[in-house]
Amino acid sequence: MSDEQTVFIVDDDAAVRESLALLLEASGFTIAQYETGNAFLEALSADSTGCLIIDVRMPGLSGLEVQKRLVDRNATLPVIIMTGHGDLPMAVKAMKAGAVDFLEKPFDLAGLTESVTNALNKSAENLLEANQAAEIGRRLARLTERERQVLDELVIGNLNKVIAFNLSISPRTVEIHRAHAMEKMQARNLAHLVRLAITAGVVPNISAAD
Amino acid sequence: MSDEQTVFIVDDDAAVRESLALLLEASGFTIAQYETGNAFLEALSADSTGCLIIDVRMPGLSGLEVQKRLVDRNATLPVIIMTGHGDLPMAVKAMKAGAVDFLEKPFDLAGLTESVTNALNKSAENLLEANQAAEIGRRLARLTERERQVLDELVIGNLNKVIAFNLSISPRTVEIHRAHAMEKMQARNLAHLVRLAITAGVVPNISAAD
DNA sequence: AATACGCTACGTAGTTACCCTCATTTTAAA
DNA sequence: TTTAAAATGAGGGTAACTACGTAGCGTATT
Repeated sequence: MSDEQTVFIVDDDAAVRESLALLLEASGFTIAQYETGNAFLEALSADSTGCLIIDVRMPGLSGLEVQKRLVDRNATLPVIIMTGHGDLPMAVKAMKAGAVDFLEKPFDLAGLTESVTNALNKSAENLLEANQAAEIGRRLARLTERERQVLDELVIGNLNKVIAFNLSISPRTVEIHRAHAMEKMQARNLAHLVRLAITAGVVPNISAAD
Repeated sequence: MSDEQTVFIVDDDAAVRESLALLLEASGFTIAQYETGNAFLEALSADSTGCLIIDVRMPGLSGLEVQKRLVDRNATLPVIIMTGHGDLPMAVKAMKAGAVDFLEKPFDLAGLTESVTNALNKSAENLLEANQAAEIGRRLARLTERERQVLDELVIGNLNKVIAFNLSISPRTVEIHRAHAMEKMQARNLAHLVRLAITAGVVPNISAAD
């Protein structure tokens, strides 16, 4: 996992790619260019970080379709959509689908670098959160069935003996699973465990409910 | 706090307002019309629910400005922006500012009712969450200084004696504040308390950190 | 001025809950 | 058959909850 962020440029028009690349490289960004959405998607690895600048209208996959593929793939790469002529419905669609910004050709340098900088910042944030969630997910995955059941009951706040009753096992056994779960989750205490569980989405956190 | 959702329509053009209102009323929506952003903002009460359909270009406050006022006011009303002629930069700006949708005049009925329905659903969700958060906030507000300090330490997972040391009071006193905090927060147990605290934003929930 | 109330603070004592060590049995997978 | 997970028990120590009392301090009410 490198810290290096790349600006991925996808456009079927080589002239557009080149001029974009030149502008951005001059501003110190690292660039990768692709002619088609497919070429980009194939080249993209799971640990790529940065942002994507992509044309909406292209032969093959459209920008919107590529964006959709990224979402399906669980990639958190921020997407900047390019469009030649103000195409409002498409812009709205792209924004709803999570595009972080929109560029109208021809673009001005100031707006471009600002957009890219914002996107890269967002990418860095995403990466942090994703890493956190992934790490907690890995720990969760190491729990056995029973340990996981006990964890679920713990974050609800059930006592050992209640958990024992619910799972039809002895309180002693619950203690053991509990200790194992705490160890595997690397939770320092119950409060910490609950926070980890919420971050991992194990429980819906909203709960004033009586 | 009524369950009734209202579609607020703001446009300086009476003809547009009327036709929109007719269309939407025919579909069973409750409508309120305003000629200017200011008139709408003044009429809007804190417990109004529904959505706002507003023109971008108007004398006085623009749609974007009204949107901004809503955000400043902490109103969670979903905003649908209307525009006469595909104005891309404005659309992007509005979406970034949190508009849920975009309508191009002239609008077709199908798209319109769908947009409004989505916006109203979102409004209902927002309301639920806002109510939850507000309720927890009210409980938090009833805590005394000390109780709040103890709560902060509790959600970190500190033991009573550690809390006692940190606050330079006796463990016995911590116990008392702890009990009061639990009672005022209506927390059934420590796990519940931690979840309430996270929902209220007392602690950053992300925390695999060692 | 007197009284009441709430917040803070502390102690003792009994009870429950939790955690750990030592030790054993069953079961299912490798 | 070896190994890992699961299950359980006895016993002891620590932490937490509850109940009952004491006490100073500031504010509001009478």
